[in-house]
Amino acid sequence: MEQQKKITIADVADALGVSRTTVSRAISGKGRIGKETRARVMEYIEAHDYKPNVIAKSLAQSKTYNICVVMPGEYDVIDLHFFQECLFGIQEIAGAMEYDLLLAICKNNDVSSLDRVISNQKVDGTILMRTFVEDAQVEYLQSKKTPFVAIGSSNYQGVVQVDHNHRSACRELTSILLMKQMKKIALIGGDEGHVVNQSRIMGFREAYEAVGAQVDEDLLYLNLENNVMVDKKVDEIIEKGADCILCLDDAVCSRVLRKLREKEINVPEQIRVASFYNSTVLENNVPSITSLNFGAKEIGMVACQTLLDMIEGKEVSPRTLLPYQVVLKESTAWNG
Amino acid sequence: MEQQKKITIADVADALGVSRTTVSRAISGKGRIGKETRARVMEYIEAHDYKPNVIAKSLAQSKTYNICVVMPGEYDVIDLHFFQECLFGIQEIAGAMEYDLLLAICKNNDVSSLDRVISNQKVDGTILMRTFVEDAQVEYLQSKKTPFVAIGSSNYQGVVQVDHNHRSACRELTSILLMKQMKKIALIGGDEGHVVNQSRIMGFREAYEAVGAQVDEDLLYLNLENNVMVDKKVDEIIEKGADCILCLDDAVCSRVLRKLREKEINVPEQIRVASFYNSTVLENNVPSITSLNFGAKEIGMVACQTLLDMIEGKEVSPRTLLPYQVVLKESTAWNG
DNA sequence: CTGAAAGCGCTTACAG
DNA sequence: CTGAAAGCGCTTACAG
Repeated sequence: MEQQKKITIADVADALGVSRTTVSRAISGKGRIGKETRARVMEYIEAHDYKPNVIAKSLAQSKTYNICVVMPGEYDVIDLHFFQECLFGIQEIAGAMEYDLLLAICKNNDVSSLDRVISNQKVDGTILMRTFVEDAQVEYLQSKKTPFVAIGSSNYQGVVQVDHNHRSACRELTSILLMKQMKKIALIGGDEGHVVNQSRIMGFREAYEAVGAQVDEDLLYLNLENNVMVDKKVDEIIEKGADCILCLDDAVCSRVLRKLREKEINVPEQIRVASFYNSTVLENNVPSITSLNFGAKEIGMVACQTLLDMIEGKEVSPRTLLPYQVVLKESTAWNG
Repeated sequence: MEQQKKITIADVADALGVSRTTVSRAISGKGRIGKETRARVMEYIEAHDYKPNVIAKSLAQSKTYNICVVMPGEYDVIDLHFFQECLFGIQEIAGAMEYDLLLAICKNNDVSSLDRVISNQKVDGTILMRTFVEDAQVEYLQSKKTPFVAIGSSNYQGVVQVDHNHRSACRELTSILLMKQMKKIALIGGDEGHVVNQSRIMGFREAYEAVGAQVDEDLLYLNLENNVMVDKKVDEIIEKGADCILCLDDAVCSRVLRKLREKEINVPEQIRVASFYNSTVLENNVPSITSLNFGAKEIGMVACQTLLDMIEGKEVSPRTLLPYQVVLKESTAWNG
């Protein structure tokens, strides 16, 4: 496999009888340059398909035109589709600005993959696709003083973040359920260590406060680590006679629905179900599931734009909250 | 955000009173160098946390230490989990060899994102995570004479490829169904344009040939473009009295199961169901679904290793086929 | 075994 | 408006 010999800035300068400086300026648009000269250069470049060597440019400018995207490295990631769409959003904006995406994978707060990328100075900035309460990635990036933005909320000082307004969304969904006269709502879900789960739980509690009601702490099933736990808790929830199961996320929701089907308990006739998220996991479910709607691609786009602004030294808002929709479907139809 | 001033090779050379050449050699291990000198350099480097600037190294060596991974860009990608695991496999091998991953997204054979990366010479090679019968990516990469390997099979000449043995796997699964005395097996699925689907269909047909039976062409439902089509075809399949539905992939299978549930047709009592793939999509299904088992992470690792070998000029085998397992579950339990 | 020097392909003060 | 020259931080023949 022989690569075709690439033409360099010197080649085009020679061919046109101008200096490399001039060619460089014609391309970058920086510095004074004659209209006509510029036109000649551009024409030649076009005709001969000259592309500046980005590596050389990087070295000269100490800029890579790469950004690092940190993906979760667990296999059982709750909503892969979210990360995918989000990645597409990031890529769309990055691509438009001639930036490329370098991937780092962060599993259980292990930053070694991220460290390689950053220490090797391969990127101009980083996007974290997920945050933790105790966040090794954030701590690492802050110690390196390299620009980054987090998708999702972070409790750390000075982290530029863009998130969906999970708290409001969950508050609103919960309020609606309460308004629909559900009396015993069980909340079920996984790791409270995820900041997003904290926000969701907060919204859930606020909805109760707003109507002056008490959350039944006995119906809170959090930090469930696996499907077996979920199954067991569903049994308990049914025994306690809850009239609605609210799921912190769709992985849990999917399992809950499976368990209910196994127990031959009908939704929504015998119990209502809703989820604080809407992934494709539940897409084909019968009945359709009441949930929230967030734009994953949109959040990626906003995060990327924010990072690029930071890289270019612009002011950015420290926290951006994106809107949501509450989508009521069959699973919470109340006929009580 | 001020980056910490990075220490360069010149700094360590000065500090140690040696030349930059020597330092470079100590690090790379290339060229003769005194043991003791080398030790001194390494010690200093360690102590002062010196990391060579990869960009400069790239420029000097015309090598980037990046590889490009091309992901599918459709939102309704059949098995996201496959691509994720596969990506993890690639990353694991790449990381171990100090390579990073640059992402390109290829939607409907649009190679513009890939073109940016390649034209800008940002990578040393490329991994295609998916192939097509008419493959713009392959054509593009071949025209650029840049090393690449395809995950999945390709009909193009000279494409280095690593794939699971879908054909054998599907042949075997089909054989077993035939042995289990299923007489009317319907095959349902999407785009025949995917090479993988062609292999699957081929395996399916071979199983029939092996027992001297005829494929019932009336029971082949291919190129279904959306869920509505799938639903309609399931109706037809039932009317025709098929005793088993074999799905080309899990997206289709998931929809088929949904439709059967809606029609209140029990699996496996009234009809058997199996899939030519096993994604997490079907994980929670009741009954559990007979399907094939492929190692997604493994294929990523092998593909990456193959590419790295190519980059380093080693001979690689033009086609690697990875093994599979047939996993029989409840959905094909035969009690006829 | 070690070093001075040229080179990778750009950018960017500085001078004109 | 344009160019000569230095510089980005490495590597690598070549010479010693």
